[in-house]
Amino acid sequence: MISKTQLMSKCLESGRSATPQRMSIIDELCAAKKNLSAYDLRDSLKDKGHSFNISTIYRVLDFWIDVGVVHKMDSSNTYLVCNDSHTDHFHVLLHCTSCKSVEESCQLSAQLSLPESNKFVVNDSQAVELNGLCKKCQ
Amino acid sequence: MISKTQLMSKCLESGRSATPQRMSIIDELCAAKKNLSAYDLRDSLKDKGHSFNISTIYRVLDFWIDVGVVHKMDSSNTYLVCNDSHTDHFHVLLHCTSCKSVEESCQLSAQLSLPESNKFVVNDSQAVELNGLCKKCQ
DNA sequence: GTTCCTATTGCAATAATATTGCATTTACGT
DNA sequence: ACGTAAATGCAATATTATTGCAATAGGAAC
Repeated sequence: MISKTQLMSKCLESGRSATPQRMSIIDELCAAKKNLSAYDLRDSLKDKGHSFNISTIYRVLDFWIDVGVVHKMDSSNTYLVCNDSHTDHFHVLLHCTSCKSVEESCQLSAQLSLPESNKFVVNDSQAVELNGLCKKCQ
Repeated sequence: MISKTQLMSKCLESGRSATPQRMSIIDELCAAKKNLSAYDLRDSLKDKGHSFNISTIYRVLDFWIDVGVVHKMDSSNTYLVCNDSHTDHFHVLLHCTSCKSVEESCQLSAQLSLPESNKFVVNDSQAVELNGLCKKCQ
């Protein structure tokens, strides 16, 4: 689990500020320990007395993605705190199509052979989503 | 490029019919030679005199995904005809974040090492999306 | 080729997800 | 404290997708 200090330094490194909104929103997502949609995140923050406009939620999530702390799961439009620092390998996100949970596979780096890599340059901080069934749901 | 005959037999195999709507929609997507959103597809069909309700477009696309002929690109909410038959390897879709084009990398099978494969069972017909820059846009 | 049953489609409302432009407020270096 | 750029709030709107139900079409059995 990423610490508040680590989050702060990520902000510093990127030359942008650790605003209350940014900290509350990432705290909530960390606490959730699972992937949440932007609207879910807004609702659970509201329940705890923090009302943010949906555009703020989206902008803050984009910020954390930028900074390398959050992944967006495109297949489910949800957001997930990355529990491993973004390195030079692909992250693999195992998305259970039954219970909808997502597990980030840290130990597992995705070894994609790219023989045509000269033709296509892959962006950094890629995460690859695999759909399937988790142990519980099999 | 997949032939009309091949499309028909895919329908037969799945025990479902090759209706005019299904054939027009897949024809249009084949002709486009690129990924299109559901609404784009509806609009270009409309220009050619075929008006389909958006729900029909979505249902027909889901049908072709089911049958294994179309991939959905989650990162851009677009649909793409699969030019390789779905086999036992992962397909890799190279998505250019600059020009938005998607190239399906047939020769390239994604060799994902899954040491924990006993814990997670990956679905068939997976396609893995990689974002980056195509040769032209580099 | 009629009948019957099921699959498919049309329709239009609505849900879910995301972005926008602009006004206001906040952060933070000086 | 002050000034400026960054961040946020607001609310309208855009984009993407699903729904329930009625109408229609496909195709097997006769």
